[in-house]
Amino acid sequence: MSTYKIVSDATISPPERSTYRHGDLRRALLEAGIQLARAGGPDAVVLREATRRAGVVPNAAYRHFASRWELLQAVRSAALSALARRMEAELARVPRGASPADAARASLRAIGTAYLRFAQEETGLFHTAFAIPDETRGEPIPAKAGNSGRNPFQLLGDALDRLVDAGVLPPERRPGAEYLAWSAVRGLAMLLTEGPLRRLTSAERDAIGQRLLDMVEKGL
Amino acid sequence: MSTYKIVSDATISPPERSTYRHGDLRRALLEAGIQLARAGGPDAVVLREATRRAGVVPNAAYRHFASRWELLQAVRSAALSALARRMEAELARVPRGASPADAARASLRAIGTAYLRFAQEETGLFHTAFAIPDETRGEPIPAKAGNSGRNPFQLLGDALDRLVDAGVLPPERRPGAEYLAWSAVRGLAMLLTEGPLRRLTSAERDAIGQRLLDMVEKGL
DNA sequence: TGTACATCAGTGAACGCGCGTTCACTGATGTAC
DNA sequence: TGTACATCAGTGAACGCGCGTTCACTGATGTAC
Repeated sequence: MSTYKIVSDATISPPERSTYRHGDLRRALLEAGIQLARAGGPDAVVLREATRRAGVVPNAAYRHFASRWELLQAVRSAALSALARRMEAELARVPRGASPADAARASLRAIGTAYLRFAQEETGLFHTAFAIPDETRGEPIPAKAGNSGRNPFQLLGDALDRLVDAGVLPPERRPGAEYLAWSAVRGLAMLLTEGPLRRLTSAERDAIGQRLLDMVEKGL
Repeated sequence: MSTYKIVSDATISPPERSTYRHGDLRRALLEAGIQLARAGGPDAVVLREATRRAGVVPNAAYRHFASRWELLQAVRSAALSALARRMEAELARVPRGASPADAARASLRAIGTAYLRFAQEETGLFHTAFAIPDETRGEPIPAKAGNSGRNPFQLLGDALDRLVDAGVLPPERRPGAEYLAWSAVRGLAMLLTEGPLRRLTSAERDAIGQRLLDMVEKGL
């Protein structure tokens, strides 16, 4: 059930290794897991395949992860980090000279834009980050942060706070606003990646993304 | 990976049957498939389990469905129908005496409310309806309609058309508006069913749902 | 500087699981004469 | 009204698959003396 792009396996790093010890198997497994998630989403993060790519026997993984689930959580964490970093990069492009109100609005847009781009450019990682993999089995994992130390959801909250500080968003509308904004962008990401908007050109995608962000800005 | 409610299997209809012929196996398989989807989402629609519940040998299913995929599509179709019917029921409650503008607004709200309720009350069916199951293998299936003969997406379109007719929504904003509204409601449904809003009380859920619909109405 | 030994990363083999699907079949039905 | 036969729904047995995980092991490393 891989809904994502099929990637040729021909270029997969061969399991060449001369030493008995691998050296950095945990990292290798994690990286393999990330590649799998990138290409096929959470279901594609398969323990045995990760060990194959690391050039190691299947059960070797258990020296570094207690179960498949733990590997998946590590991958998920990495995906969230990657998204946070994209958001930070987009935030860094907000022009300095603007008024507080404009700057705040631009920040919110930057968050939304980064989110939508990430969903489209890294669809597999995106779905891995936000598909909840059987939560009953473990505590909620602290969402991994970007360079600023803030996770994607916190970055959104920060942007909304700036809107309030700049007088653009009435304070009484602030509580819970992240969920409204998040919903809009999350839903569009679904439509764009696995829904009816899948076949749009990238210009059309950008256009509808900006319209959606307009709606959020006006409607919040 | 069933993220949904676990349902006791004790009450499952036993495979009692005296005749060699089943009589209505196709229907029985479909119904079993719907129950499976209801309880566990699309991944839970497992051919062998459906035949078990129908009291029949696994390969008997192939007299009625060419593959698991076809059964899944049939289930998906039924799920879309169920949603359409909920929307129609909610639309029927829109007060008659209101002005065209108010009636149009209420129609859009009815659509959104029905969608969000369906997502929460029939989470498994909801996810089955909107998870695209490997589209590469078949043509898009015409989304099954409700009693009015219109599918959920068309019902949303109708509501938006009424907004335009009533002068509430400027005509130039009409094209593509269904995707914006759909996104918002789709995203919130994700947050409510498998995201951070999962643990909210039903009053809180309703409240945030209505806020989201406010945002859409204002922002469109 | 050299040796004994504990540590523990990776191996080898195997497990049980449940799945979708194929094959050649058997048995009840309903239609043609 | 009775019988022959075609149809085809459901059976029985088996397939290959890949998965996560467990067990007892072996071999390289690095530390203590």
